[in-house]
Amino acid sequence: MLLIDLARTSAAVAADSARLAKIRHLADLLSRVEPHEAEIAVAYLSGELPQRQIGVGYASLRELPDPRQIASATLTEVDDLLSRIKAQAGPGSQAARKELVAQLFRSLTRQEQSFLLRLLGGELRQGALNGVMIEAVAKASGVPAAEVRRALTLRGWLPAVGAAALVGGVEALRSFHLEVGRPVAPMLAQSAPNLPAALLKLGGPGALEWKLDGIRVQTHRSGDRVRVFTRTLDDITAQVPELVEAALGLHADDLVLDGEVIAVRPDGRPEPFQVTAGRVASKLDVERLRETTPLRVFFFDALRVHGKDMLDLPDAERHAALEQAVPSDLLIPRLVTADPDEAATFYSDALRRGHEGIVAKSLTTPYAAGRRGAGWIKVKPRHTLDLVVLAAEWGHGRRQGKLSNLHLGARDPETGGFVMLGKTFKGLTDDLLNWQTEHFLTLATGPSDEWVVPLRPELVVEIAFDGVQRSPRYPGGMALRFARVLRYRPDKPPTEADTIETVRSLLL
DNA sequence: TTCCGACAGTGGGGTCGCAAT
DNA sequence: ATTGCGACCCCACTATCGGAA
Repeated sequence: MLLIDLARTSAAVAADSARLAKIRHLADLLSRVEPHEAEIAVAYLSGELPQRQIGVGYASLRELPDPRQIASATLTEVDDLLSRIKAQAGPGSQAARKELVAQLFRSLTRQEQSFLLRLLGGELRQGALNGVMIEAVAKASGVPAAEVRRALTLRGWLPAVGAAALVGGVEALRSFHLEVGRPVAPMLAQSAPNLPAALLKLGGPGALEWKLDGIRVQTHRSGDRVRVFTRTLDDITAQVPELVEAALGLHADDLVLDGEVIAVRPDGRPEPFQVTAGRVASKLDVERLRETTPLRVFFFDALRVHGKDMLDLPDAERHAALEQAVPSDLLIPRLVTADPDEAATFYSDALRRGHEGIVAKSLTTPYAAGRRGAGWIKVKPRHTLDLVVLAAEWGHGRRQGKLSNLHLGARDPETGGFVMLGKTFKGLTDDLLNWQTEHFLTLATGPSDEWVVPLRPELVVEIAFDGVQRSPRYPGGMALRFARVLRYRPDKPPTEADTIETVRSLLL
């Protein structure tokens, strides 16, 4: 099959807003693909590469060679070149990758170049990724979508699952099982604004667990072999020896557990997320790091214990098996209660000990791998500040032509100026985007055709955020975590905006 | 007919490792 | 030594479609 066929399909998918039409376009192409190119086609049209990453991003695609006129590149040819690009390493590798990228793009027409540029840049922008592709694979292969979904949660990689369905049908999908050593898509949580709302959403008796601000870890053990995977199914076994040892210390030797690792201080309190993330990301001299920045693991779910798969069992049964297999000092604190007061006490205790919040869990839901199911509801405290908009950036994609990303500043009473604390583009409705684009242009103090438009610091905006963290990037040495817009405060003059001291008092 | 779950899109801050400067 | 880049960790929120109620 030719790359141009995929590029045309992608354009058709982007042109139709209806999901069912997108599915039709994708299924139509998939039903024509040769078996040996099925995985490539599923990957490209869902925004993935069979190689996963190849070390090429938008920055290395800034200048491209002229396109050719006649399309002739096959999927196999493109895939081979991407593999060669990925294989480059060591001194001279950047130049070698650049030359191979140029060679690849020289062989493509304008439409193919545009498609591959978006694919490699990680922004396909055709309104279809995994979710739509699952349906398209089902349609093209004549297999129920539920079978595709089930196989995907167990395999975690749609190109492989899609190719299996297209080539081998439902029998091929049935051969996917929970396999120790191969990660499963982790279950995700929905969120609620506060504890009563979370309990209401749960609808019945539930369990509360601490929510730790660390790294999600799916731990597999078969005999004396242990593998640890992150939320995106990357293998971090080598970076977390404490966890490997903890898993080997358990008496069950055929298991898959879900949990969180955090770096802890000598007094047992959690380190800030930045410290945990740095520790887990670091691959050099792990033995030294574990002395200076030790990790602790807290398990909260069991997908398999003593060789028995538990994904489909209710939470309460999985947790009972977890308690059997894991000593209490490796378990996340948990309270089963229907009493709102007890729940509130548990929540405030978790916060007092420095944790991020709690997760409320239904006792009856199965482990919904890969889904953001209503069985888990997270609750975190929310802070707000009134800040001043210092500048705005032009948006991309569906926000093209709109001033989107806000630069936020707190008042500095010493100088009478403002100190930037970060940016946000979240929480804006389309109406608000339109209004702010128009209004900001009247406040601009610089050219409005630059990417960043500086503004007179006159508009106050109420911002919600999760916390203040240390920042090497901003002048105040602090930045807001997960900042989002709540509302504009045209009634409030910038002289009454919150001060940098107020922000500093929130930095732990 | 209305409601709501799932999905895609738009990006945020931080850290590490690696190659190039 | 410093810088640029890619990859990955954490993530919130809105708009939209289409099946469920």
